[in-house]
Amino acid sequence: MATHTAQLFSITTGSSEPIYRQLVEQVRRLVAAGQLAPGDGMPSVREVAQVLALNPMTVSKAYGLLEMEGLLARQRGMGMRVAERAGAARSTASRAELLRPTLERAALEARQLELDSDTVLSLFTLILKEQA
Amino acid sequence: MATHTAQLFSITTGSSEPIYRQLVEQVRRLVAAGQLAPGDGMPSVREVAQVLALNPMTVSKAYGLLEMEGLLARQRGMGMRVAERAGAARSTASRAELLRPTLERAALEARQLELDSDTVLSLFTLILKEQA
Amino acid sequence: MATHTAQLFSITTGSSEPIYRQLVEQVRRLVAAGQLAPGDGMPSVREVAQVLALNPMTVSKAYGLLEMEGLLARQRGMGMRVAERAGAARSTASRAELLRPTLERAALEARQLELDSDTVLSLFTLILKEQA
Amino acid sequence: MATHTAQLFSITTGSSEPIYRQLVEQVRRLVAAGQLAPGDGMPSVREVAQVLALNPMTVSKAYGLLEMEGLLARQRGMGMRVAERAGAARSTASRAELLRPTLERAALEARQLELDSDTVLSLFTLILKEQA
DNA sequence: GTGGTCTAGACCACT
DNA sequence: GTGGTCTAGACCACA
Repeated sequence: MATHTAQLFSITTGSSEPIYRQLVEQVRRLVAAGQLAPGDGMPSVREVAQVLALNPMTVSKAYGLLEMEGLLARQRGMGMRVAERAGAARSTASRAELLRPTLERAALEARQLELDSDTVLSLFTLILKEQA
Repeated sequence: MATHTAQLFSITTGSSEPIYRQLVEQVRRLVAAGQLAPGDGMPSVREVAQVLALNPMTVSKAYGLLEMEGLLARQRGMGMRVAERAGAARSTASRAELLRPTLERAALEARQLELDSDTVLSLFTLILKEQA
Repeated sequence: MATHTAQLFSITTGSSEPIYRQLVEQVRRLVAAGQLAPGDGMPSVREVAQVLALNPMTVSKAYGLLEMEGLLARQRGMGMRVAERAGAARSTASRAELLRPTLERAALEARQLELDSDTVLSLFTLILKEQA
Repeated sequence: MATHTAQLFSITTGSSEPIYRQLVEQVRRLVAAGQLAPGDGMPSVREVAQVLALNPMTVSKAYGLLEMEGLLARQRGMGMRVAERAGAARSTASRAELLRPTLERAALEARQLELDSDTVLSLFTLILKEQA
C-alpha cells in the first residue's frame, strides 16, 4: 500500500521547479482530493527516493516542510502519516481554486501564442481524455 | 514600439521559474505568434529592466540566450532585433503544440485534485474570458 | 514505591532532546540529590514505559546506559536497583555544579534578549515558587 | 559589520540541539531584542559557516526556515536582510516570556537536585555577573 | 525498519 | 559575490 502511494507521485527532473516542491504540492493536492486521508501512512522517505530515483534527503526535505505545514505528522520510528487535523477532502469548488494558478498561466501563454479560446479548449479537452 | 513590446512581458518574481527563462519563453511565444516579426526591434536591455524592475544583467542574459538560439540578432550600437531567420509566424497547430506541456501539467494537477473534465473546462473557459 | 519513582520522571516528547537522554539525566540528578539512594529499587522498564507512554526499548536503553555508567545495577530476575557504589548524596555545592550548564544557557539567552539581571532574577524567582 | 553580526552567534556542537535550530533561535532572540533591526543585512551563509566552522548547508537551512517564518527576507543575489515586517524590538515583558521555557527547565532540574531557591539564585546571580 | 542531522562538494540562478 | 538545490554517504535516535 505504501508502494501504491509512492506511485501516485510524478516528478519531472527537467523542470526548474525544485523536486522537493513538486512533491510538497502533489501531497497537498492528494490530501485536498481525499486520495490521502487523515491517518493514512505515507510511503517511507527511502521508498519514495528509490521509486522516483531521488536522493533521500530531497524527499526528506519535502516531508519536513509538510510536517511544519501541519499536513503530515511524524510517528517517531514509525514513519509519517497524514495528520488528523489535515482536514478532510475539500469541496469541489475549493479544490478547483487550487488549480486556478496553473490555468491562469496556461491562459497567459495561450494569449501570447495568439491562440483563440476554441483552439485551446479543444486541445485541453483532448489532453484531459488522454490522461483519463 | 519598443516600449510597447516591453509591456508584452509579464514576469513573476515570486516564482521558482528563473526570471531570465520566463523572458526567453515569452519571446519564443511572441515570435511564434507573429507578435514579434523578423526585423522588429527589441526594447533595450535597460528599458526592459526598468519597466519590469529587474536587474539589467538578468535581461541581458535572456537576450544572450535568445541570440545564441538564433531568434534575436545583435545590431552593433542599435540594440537587438528579431532575426530574419527566426521563421515567420507558425501555423495554429504548430503554436498549439507549444502550449501542450503547460496544459498537460494542468491536466495532471486536475486529476490529482480529482476534478472532473467538465469542472476544469468550465473554470478554464472562465479564465480565458477574463483575460480577453 | 517503584510507581512513585516513575512519577518523578518528567519527559517532553516534543523536545529535540532524545527521550532516553532526558531519562538518563534525570536519574543522575535524582541520585545526586539522594532522592534515589544506593540500594533503592528502580521501577521496571515496562512500568516506566507505561506511565510515560514511551516505547519500552527507549526506557531500556536509558537503563542500559546508566548501568554502564555504574549508577544502576542489574539484579537478575529482580529488576534494577541503584548501585551501592553510586555514591551517596553529594554536597550542595557539588549538586549545584550539575545545574551550572543549564543556568549558563539561560544567562546566554537572557543576554541575547537584552534582559537585565533584575528582570531575569525576578522571573526566575517567580518560577521557582510556582513549582514549589 | 557582517562579520560583527556573525560573532553574535554562539553554537554548541556537542549539544543534542541541532545546530540549525540553535541558529534559528538565536536569530529570533537577537531580533526580539532589537540587536538585529528590520532592514539590517545578515552575514552571508558562507561567512557564518566559516566563522562557526560549519557546513554552509547547515546555515542555509537555518536561514531558509527564518525566511519561511517571515523574520528574514531574501534579496536575490544580494544576501538576506532582517524583514521589515519582523516587528521592532519587543517590550521587556514580551522578551522575558521568551526566556521562560529555559528558566522552567532550570527550575525543574534544581528541584530534582533538591537545591533550595536561595542556593540556585545565588549561583545564577554569579553566572549572570560573569557573563556581563 | 523509520526519519533527522550533518558534511563535502557540485552546479545553478542572480547581482 | 549572494542563496538554492541536489547528490552521496555517514552517523544518530527511535520502534
